[in-house]
Amino acid sequence: MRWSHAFIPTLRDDPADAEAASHRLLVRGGYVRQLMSGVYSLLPIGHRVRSKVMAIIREEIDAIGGQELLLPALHPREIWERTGRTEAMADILFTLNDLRGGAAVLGPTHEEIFTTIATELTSYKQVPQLWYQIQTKFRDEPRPKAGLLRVREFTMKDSYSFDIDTAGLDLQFDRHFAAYTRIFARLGVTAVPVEASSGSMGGSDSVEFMVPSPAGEDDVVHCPACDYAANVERATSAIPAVEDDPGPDQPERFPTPGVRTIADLVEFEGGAAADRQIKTLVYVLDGEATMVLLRGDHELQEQKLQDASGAVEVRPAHPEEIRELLGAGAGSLGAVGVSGPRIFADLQLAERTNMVTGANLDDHHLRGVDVARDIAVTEWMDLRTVVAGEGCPECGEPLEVFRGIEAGHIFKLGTKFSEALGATVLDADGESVPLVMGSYGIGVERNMAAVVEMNHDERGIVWPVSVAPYEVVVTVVKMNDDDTVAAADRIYERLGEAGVDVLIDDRTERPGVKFNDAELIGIPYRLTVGPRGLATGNVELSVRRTGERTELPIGTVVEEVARLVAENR
RNA sequence: CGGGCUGUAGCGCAGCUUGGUAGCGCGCUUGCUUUGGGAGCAAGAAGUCGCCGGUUCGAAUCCGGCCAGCCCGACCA
Repeated sequence: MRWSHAFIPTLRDDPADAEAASHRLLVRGGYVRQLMSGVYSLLPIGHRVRSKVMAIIREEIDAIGGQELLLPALHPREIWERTGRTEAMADILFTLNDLRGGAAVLGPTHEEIFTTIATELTSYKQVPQLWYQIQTKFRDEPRPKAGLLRVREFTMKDSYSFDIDTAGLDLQFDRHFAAYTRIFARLGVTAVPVEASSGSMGGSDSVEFMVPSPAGEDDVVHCPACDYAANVERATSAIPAVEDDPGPDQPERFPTPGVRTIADLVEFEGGAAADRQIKTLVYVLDGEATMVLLRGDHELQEQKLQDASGAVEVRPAHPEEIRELLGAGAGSLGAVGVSGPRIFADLQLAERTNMVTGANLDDHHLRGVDVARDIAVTEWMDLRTVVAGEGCPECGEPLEVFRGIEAGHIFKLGTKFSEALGATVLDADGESVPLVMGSYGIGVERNMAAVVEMNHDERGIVWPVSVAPYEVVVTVVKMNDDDTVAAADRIYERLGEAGVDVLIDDRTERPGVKFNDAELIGIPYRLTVGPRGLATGNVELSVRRTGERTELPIGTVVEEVARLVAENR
């Protein structure tokens, strides 16, 4: 490609509303332009990178036996109603009506549709199957952000496995784990596999691949000493037990005027340390008011509450709902003697005695509470949010927490979808059994952004050779010098013939502009061709990542660079 | 959905308080000079001032409504 005829609209100034490095650099480098909130156009070099990312993913999924197909983005709403996910995904589902009065949705994922295809499987002899597509997804995210990292229309590689039993599923899951590991390595990103919540997918088990980045949206708990890593939505930790006094025979009510928070009660004369308080929250789970109890110094992890309760809709209760339920305002709530609503308690409250909690009377608390004796706990659950420094649940060493981008997510689905949609086969005994499914997703544009997040410097993007829009740029220093232009043209032509993706910067710009643009858009190798080098029969090779420069003889430069590119693809 | 902020030329911004010719930098066009790290001089082109309504002799500016975008939170395969 000749830069003089290419559409690569680089910007000198950073776009005003881009915060994340990948957002800023992809816009400034002429890779993408925003059309509306969460919707981006990919310009020519952006499209080239996307194509290379997709090619890598395709190779790796093909290598584990995937068969590529292509399903529609437009779905009948009825299929989604059959699995209950018009409700479960209501907040992100684009819905529309067609002119015949039919109801449709734009697919946010494709379990329903792949499973519908899988109803044509009839015998255990036909499985295992592994099907995938690379296709557009639509999710009406409430808050798109950070350029390509969270958008409303995007490309996803989604694969689905169908097996006769869980042993088959486990095998397909492990193969995907390995394929994803290879994909991220080839993309030039570090992706940490972590235990994750399955969220609205349901299913038994899931692993997220998290790319460490401040632009990420998830907190990942990991242990530097062993391999333990988990999304904070699911992470557990080992923390020391609190030693309690037995306390009095029954709770004692005492006035606490003005005390509204855990911290207030710590300060209050006659109050208690935070780890000796019971924090009482009220949530509405699928319409049912539920009390949620934690140790005073612990934070609720809402995803754990949702997962443990199986609720679809989880929200904090409104102040008026709380008062109607318990007769007091937040700040004076407690579960002692409460018998109406369900009471979910965090495991860290088990066996605790002599605790302090609200009295369900404004400005009053109870002390001397024995959890087992005084509170009718409906169910014990792990509900607390792990924080850095707590002990690893596997080895006890202090845990660390980092921000990460969810670059891929693989699920063991089980039979949720096959049962709902009737995807069954006859087994060897002639029994009809639902197929055991897995689903495996990786976002194409999000991974483009993740690559940039992990591969940039103050000058711009530093693409790995594997996904660079062009592998080499030939920079013509002096366009009005015939010998320079001719030499650069020959190198450009011969690199192309050698199979290298090469761009020649033949614009009539000053050298500084060309160098800066080449570094901004992040081409891995630059060959600088100018009169100064040609005088000694050389051209200069610059390596974008290291800044290293070497003079190469013009006679061997093409084969040398072609070899360098091939080695690093 | 709650809070904060912003819409003025392709990009980045000023002007709005106090109503009266729509500006600056970069980029773009033409010419000359320049050319190994974002050149200089000169002459130009380009804007429904987000949209609708109101006040006024007159609105980018004041008032009302709406729309869009960004950030924080909530939310989120």
